[in-house]
Amino acid sequence: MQRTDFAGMACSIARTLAVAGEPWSPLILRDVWVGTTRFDDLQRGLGISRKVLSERLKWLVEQGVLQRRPYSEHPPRHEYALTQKGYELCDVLMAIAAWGDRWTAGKAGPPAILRHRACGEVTRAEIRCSHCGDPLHARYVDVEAGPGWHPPG
Amino acid sequence: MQRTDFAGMACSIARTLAVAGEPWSPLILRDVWVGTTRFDDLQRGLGISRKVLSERLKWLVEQGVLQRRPYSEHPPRHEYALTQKGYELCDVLMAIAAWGDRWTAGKAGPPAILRHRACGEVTRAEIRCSHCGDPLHARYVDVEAGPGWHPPG
DNA sequence: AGCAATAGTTCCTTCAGGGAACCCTGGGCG
DNA sequence: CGCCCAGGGTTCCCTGAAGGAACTATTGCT
Repeated sequence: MQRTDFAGMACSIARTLAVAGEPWSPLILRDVWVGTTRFDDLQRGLGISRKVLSERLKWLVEQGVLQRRPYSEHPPRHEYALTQKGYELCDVLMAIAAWGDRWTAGKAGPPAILRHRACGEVTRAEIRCSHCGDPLHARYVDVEAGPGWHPPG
Repeated sequence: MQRTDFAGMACSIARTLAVAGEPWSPLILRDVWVGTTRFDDLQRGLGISRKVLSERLKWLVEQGVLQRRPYSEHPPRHEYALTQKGYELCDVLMAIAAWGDRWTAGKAGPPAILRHRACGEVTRAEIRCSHCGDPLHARYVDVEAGPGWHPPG
């Protein structure tokens, strides 16, 4: 949780950040997505403090982005898995990674590449207009008040 | 800047967060995008502390996401504007907002709607495969090591 | 009994965010 | 000329979150 209440803002960006914008949360989701689902593996892989990892996992489960489920009864052991809500957040992570590949990878090239199982090809997340299907650029988009808009404060 | 060095990680998500993942940075970019370009307006609109706003703006300019430019010589006054790198980051913000609209807006509906100037219609950012053009879901994507991959540490 | 693995919790220190006050430059105006 | 105002920050202190290491608890293996 940030110091400031992002969740109450009339902005879907702020509200998304309230769910998964704290430091580490996106990287935790990334690791769970690619198959690191257990506490110790996450902690070692990320180099995050156990305390913060514990807090984040609890929060992400509360928010319905992850689910905690047993993979063994004796001894009781748990792992974390993405929900539908969480998978759709990972879609956004792919768009974030595409920006990072383009602007931060340098000449070494991207650290990871994505392969679309449906077409079998290496892919990159492209942001497109839901209406006409053309690439959607912020520069050519107008923002208008929506039904859920309310003044700040 | 976070406590941990996200910039050095072999992950384009972490590197993107190192540029614009600190608290407030995405909201600052959003405001600049929709036309709030001056220090005082940003500070009032966001309710952010002037100190943090000052730090973030400096950092975002250093990172080449924003540019600081004069809009008056006498008296000297400045405003902030998106660079190409910054506009492309706003493309990602549209994808983040789409997730927030879907999962956090509730029945009040989205606080803001986007209109694509090219087609004139209300739009939503969709994430699609750069190869086949179909919607791209994290669930159906495989992650492989890329040329810039290196082990952590 | 002793050791290891998993999944946390607790404690302490340090550093970044919040908030308010202050500073500096250059008009506008009486 | 002297005063006030707006814009764009910087400085200060306080609190709360991140880092890190140590500790706990349960079960299984040998």
